[in-house]
Amino acid sequence: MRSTPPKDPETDAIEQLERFGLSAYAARTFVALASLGTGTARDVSQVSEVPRTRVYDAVEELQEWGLVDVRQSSPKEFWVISAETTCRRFERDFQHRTDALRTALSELEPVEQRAEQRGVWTVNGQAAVTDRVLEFFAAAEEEIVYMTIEDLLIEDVIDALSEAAKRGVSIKLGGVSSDVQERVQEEIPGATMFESLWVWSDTPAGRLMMVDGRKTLVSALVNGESASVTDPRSETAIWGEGDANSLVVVLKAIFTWRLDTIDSD
Amino acid sequence: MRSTPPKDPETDAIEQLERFGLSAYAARTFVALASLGTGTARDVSQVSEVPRTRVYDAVEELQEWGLVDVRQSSPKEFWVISAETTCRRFERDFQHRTDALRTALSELEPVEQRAEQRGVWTVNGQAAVTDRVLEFFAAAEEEIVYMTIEDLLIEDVIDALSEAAKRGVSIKLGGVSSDVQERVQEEIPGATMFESLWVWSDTPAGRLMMVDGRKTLVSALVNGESASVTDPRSETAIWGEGDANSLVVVLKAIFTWRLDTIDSD
DNA sequence: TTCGTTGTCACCCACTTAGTGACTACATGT
DNA sequence: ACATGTAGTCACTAAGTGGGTGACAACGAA
Repeated sequence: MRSTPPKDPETDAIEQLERFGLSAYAARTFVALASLGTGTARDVSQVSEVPRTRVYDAVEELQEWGLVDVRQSSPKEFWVISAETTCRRFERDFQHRTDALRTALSELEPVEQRAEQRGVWTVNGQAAVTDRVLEFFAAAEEEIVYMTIEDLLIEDVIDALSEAAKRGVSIKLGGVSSDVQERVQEEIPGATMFESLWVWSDTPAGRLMMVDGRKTLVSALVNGESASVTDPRSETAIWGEGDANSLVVVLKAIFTWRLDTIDSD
Repeated sequence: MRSTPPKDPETDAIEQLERFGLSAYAARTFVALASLGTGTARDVSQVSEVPRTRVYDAVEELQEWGLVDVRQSSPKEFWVISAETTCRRFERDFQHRTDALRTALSELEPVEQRAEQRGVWTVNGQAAVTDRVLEFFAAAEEEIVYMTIEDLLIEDVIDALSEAAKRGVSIKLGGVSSDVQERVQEEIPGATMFESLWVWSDTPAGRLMMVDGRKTLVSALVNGESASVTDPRSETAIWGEGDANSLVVVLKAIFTWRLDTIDSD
């Protein structure tokens, strides 16, 4: 999904550690120690580009995370826990945090049910759009119509469709090339395929989705010129819900008409 | 382990979200929207104590996380994804990150094997100490001697001991009260128990550990006066590795002598 | 004693972010 | 059309954080 630029392992590890909340110095120090196994402030400083005088701060930070132990001698020596232990520690830590978040959110959720929506909501970024699509698929009860270019028919989407199909939701898929069609037919036997009713075949097209005839989503790839499909941020979608919703009305009309036409072909 | 003060759900949720990298405003905005389901900047501002004029920034931030969609109207309206979806999203995100970290760390690990350690390393904080203990247990090959007060003989430790026992490691446990002894006997049938050779029974004692006769750890609870066991930060340990290690030599002597004495009782 | 090393501090600068207010565009009712 | 309150944008301040650098005293080995 998100294309991780394959840099050297050090930079990569440092980046990840920073995202976990470590300071840049702490992250660099950790990686240096991870390669050294054990070392003094000067060792770390030379390997990691961290100013020697700040290694001590960094180590202190790492100590608070329980990732590094210190040997009280002169010069001080620093010791890191193993890579595997580090990862497990982060995993455990994070599990706690998500659990806490889940609890807290569910405890405050005494909300009035969402009312009928009249407007149109917008989503930016391919990841977010896919997320929304998956969420809607998961809530589908009767029918899913989904049309897209192949690049956006990724694993997750197929899985979600397959899940829905198992629940007895009727699936109608459009716009996929014949080779992908075969694969889809295997995974989702009940799916109906229809030819790209892509009137706008050349436009920087994204997706067209309708669920249960009352929830619709349209996306487009902006910057049609440059690296469009490459950049995951370039997709923008709008969606709407409810029988009276304007976007729903329009898309339902289009879909119904086209699908009827195709049916009678 | 870490005692989470049970505040109201909102504060709790906000705190967690901030730890995930959201700004305070974004976190508060999200929680407000989570209770409202949908709302305008003013709605959010009133519920969340976020200045109205900054709700827009906050929403933008949330949009980049894919947590909120915007309805382009006047007034703008904001929509949040469900609590469950939010949590799953964080979990997925985090899984990717730990995977990336694990890959990066393992790729750079061409390290010279840790040399024999001569010094003594120190660890602070109960969580970190337990972590170290578990790591050493996991690496044990022949024998584990572990002595502690009951409060520090928690689930994780017992599990790790049990794991080791299954690998054929001989377990010797000391200092546990009789009621806990029963439970341990059930979980780790092969374990040998010995009476608290706690010569220093009244001292703010922590743990005493020896693995394979060549890796030892001692911990103590500082601030013996005040809330000692309550505060997880109050434990400090030192450990050492290697046959020539001074701490190892001393502890090995003590343990061997005491255990021999007990054996011959 | 001397000199290089080690550890601690203090400082600066850039950047982020919480918090506030000015100002324009807009929508509504009269 | 006008007036008034609301909505959205932008600019600004203040505080805190974190990267980066240097001063300096304590230490250790020749």
